[in-house]
Amino acid sequence: MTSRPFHHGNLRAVLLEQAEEMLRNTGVDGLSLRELARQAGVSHGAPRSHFIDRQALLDALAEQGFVRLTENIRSALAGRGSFEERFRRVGRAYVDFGVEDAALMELMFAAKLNDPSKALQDAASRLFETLDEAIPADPGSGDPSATDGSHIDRGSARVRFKLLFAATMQGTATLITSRRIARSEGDAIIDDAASALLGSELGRQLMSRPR
Amino acid sequence: MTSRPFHHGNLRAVLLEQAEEMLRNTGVDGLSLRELARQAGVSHGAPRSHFIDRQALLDALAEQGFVRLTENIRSALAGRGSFEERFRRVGRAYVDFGVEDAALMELMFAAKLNDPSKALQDAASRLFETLDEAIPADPGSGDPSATDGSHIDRGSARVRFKLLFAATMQGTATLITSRRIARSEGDAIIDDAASALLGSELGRQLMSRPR
DNA sequence: ACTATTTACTAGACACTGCCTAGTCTGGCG
DNA sequence: CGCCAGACTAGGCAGTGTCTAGTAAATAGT
Repeated sequence: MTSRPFHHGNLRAVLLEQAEEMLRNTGVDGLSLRELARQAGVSHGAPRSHFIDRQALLDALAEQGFVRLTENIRSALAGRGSFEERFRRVGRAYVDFGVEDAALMELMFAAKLNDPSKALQDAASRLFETLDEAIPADPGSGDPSATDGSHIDRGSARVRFKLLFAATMQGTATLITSRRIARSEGDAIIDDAASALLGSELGRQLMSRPR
Repeated sequence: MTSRPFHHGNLRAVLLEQAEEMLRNTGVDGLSLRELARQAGVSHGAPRSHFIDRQALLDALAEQGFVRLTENIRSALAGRGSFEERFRRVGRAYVDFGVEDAALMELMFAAKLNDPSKALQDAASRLFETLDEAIPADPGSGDPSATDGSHIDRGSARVRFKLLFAATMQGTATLITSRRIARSEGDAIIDDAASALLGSELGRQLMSRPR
């Protein structure tokens, strides 16, 4: 639906693409619907056909961001290597994304998501599911495929490890973005986190099993 | 300077106070200089005498935020207890602050700080110095009082530990604020981080010393 | 095939914002 | 007392997001 061009072409896609660039250049505050319309050569009211709100545009951008981050992490996960190596690769992918697209990352994790659209929520959930897949299934729970989400084992080592990982990477990206630390220090944090988390009881609990 | 009342009273302080409340209620986007002036009963141009910019107001708020966060951490640090207990207390203080004043936290760690005022920069630095004090001095370095900042040992276990800690807490606060996880899960992350970091080589390196 | 409806888009308006500028009042100082 | 720097007022400007009524075009209905 709303897929093929007719009047202008596919305005929605063009707007999103331009918006992402504008976001990178000028930040969230500098992102103006009217300026976007001007660049696309349409009237200032045109974007309203595709995004009811400015916030709707931002939500769509955030959704795209989650999709791209998930892809990045998935490809960081693809290669071979020990769990620790993959830990570091995924961590770097996460932090890299957050640093290179700082404004987008801010959008994705903004407090605005009081009632996010289902699409956005799904995109975010998919990111966290992907992180789950990166972590060995919890040997403590009888069921190894604990990704089905029907019965979320909140206290499982797997979930706890994932959350700790996500928090650390998220925070690292924030510290770099806010110029509190340099990118190289961020890498050091990732390395330290890898050895600390994998060496912890939580980490060993996950590693100590056959497959 | 600009301390005592004359015309209106101390507008600057009133504006800051109201702004902090407005920040809590409506977020950064909802913070309007004109509305602030209205509430204070002054003309819409009045704030300009105290804040050249909207950004200047935001910077001042961020500065205040750093001061308050530092105080909170300091008092969390004050009580007795093992290093691990204090780790958890400080972590909770950090995360609590970031969750309760999410918009302010966002301001403090926004990417906007391209050329922050000296006052803001100092306030931020003081926070990180306070975190330093919470961590035992690095036994590896000959000088135990490594807080002077003149020769920042970038690779010291102390600094690395601090950064890893800060990143984790910062990220935890973000995940909670963005409704990705619940507050209780945040506490679990803090606990897991405490045991993981203190049990790591980095942590044991810091703990293995007399005093 | 002709109409009807939905949709994309235009154009104008409104309220609001931050910022600038010129003027006014006031408290403190030489 | 006269003067002056600083706090404050009032008006205006450009820009914004959102709403509305109207237009044109693509799709759907019969």
